[in-house]
Amino acid sequence: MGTITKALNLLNHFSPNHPEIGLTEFRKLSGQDKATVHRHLIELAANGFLEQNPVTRGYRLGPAILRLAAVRERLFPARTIVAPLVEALASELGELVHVSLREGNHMSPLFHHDALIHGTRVYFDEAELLPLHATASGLAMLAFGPENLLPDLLKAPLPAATEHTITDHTQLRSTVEKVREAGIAFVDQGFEAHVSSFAAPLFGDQPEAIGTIAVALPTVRVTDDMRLRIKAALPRTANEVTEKLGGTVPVDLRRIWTNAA
Amino acid sequence: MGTITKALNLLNHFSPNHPEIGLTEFRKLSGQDKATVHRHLIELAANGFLEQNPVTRGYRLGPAILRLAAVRERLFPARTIVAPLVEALASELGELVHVSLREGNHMSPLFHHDALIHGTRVYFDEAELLPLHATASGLAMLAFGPENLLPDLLKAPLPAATEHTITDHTQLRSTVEKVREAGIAFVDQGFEAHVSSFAAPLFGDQPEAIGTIAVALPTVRVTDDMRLRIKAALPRTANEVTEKLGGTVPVDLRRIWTNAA
DNA sequence: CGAAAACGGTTCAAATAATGAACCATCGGT
DNA sequence: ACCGATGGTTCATTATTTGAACCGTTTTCG
Repeated sequence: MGTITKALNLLNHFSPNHPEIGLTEFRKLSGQDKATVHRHLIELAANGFLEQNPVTRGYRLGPAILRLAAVRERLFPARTIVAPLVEALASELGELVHVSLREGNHMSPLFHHDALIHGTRVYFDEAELLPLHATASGLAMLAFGPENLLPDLLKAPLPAATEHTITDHTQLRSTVEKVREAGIAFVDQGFEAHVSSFAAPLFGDQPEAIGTIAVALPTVRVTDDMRLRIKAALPRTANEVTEKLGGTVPVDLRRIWTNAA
Repeated sequence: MGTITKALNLLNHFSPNHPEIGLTEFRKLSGQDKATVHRHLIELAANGFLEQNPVTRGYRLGPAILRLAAVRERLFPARTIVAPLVEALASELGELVHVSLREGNHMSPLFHHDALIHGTRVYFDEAELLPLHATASGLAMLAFGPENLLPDLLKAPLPAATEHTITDHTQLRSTVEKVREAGIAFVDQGFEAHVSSFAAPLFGDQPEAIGTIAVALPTVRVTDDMRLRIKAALPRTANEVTEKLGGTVPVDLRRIWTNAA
């Protein structure tokens, strides 16, 4: 692992619940030496990726990130485009919907919305990277994303997030194959206990998926009726999002989606 | 300059006009060896800070930035809070208004809005870092920001952006002193020819400025009347922004602002 | 109240990772 | 088929990163 990766990984420890992190805590979280962590923090701060709270001496995300995000969003206004469609689907289904983009061997949340009509709700952390093999989003990406994604992922052992997580290589391969045939991914408590999720791929101008749209809901609410509603709504919305992003759904997948409907 | 800084600086070459950059161009822009640049690009991409266009092989900003920006914005929703106030001031004055945060020895644009009511308009690039000594925003930060900011800046020679840029150390010191007394900064064509700007500081819970709000307009439109309108409106809005951000304007500056009004 | 643990930060020899000149591959234009 | 330009790779050399030990403050707790 290079120095750059080590430094950037420090940034991944931030989350909405944990917006400020001190030196010692960083040392624990990253497992690196204190001096190393400190120099990395200093350098990240010097570039505006972090800033230090002068009172607590803790570090938090800095303004450079917002500046770059504005550039990225202007180039490719995914968040802006996706937001209303996600909100509409969340309201229609009454459940949490999120859109995520692939970031290496993980899915990176871009936007999410929870209809909040039920007493129990799914916890979703926009800062947390989702593993490919344990989530519906991930399976959809493995099935319709870059060809070498699955082989690359299988080079390392698959960590189990829950006791339902698929960790067997052969089983993962066949599950991904099923997702390819179905045009939609389903995972039952693979990432968090009592949570199930469904996902469909999103495309840019290339015929390989760049992201996914997913519904996550408590397993107890996955009724036959809900299953049907999701299977109808998710491909429809995925197609809509793809088109609004200026992308194209590959013809064979489009055929699967229309036949299923 | 450490490896991390070199890598992060690559990201600063992106702008709305220049959203995708190839290897050779990066080499020219950064002045580093091709192999070095390439390894840095690969590592940034592996962490989701960049992604590669598979067709052109060019690099563009990646999804990790959006993910982190969402965390930062949730922690400190500056953009969201600031936007309506900037828009209101821009409409009131009929000119371009921007809010910027300090990022090391530069100001980093957070949000800007142009009223667009005039035929000529100021060009403003949200991705471009503003030098402290050449812009009104920068002077306001030097005057009301961290104490050691001005001494630190004076350790290096001051580059001239235009022929009006202050490059003399003594002159900069006295100019900053005047800004402290006036409570507001004014720069005439210090950064771009034919553009003048006014700026006032913004505060968090500490009594040192964290950002600035500024008006930038063609020098020809800086009439006595406009000057008065800006001098009244800018401190008022700066105070409002600071309060909405949960910060406090130091009492001595508040006195200057109210006396001037 | 005082000792001690915890935390942020720094130092410098040792070790590892970054560097860059040269090289290779591929593409588009002529 | 050639040439130039671009993206990408290699490997010995070099320079930067590394981390155990150390220091000064602040906070905790008996």
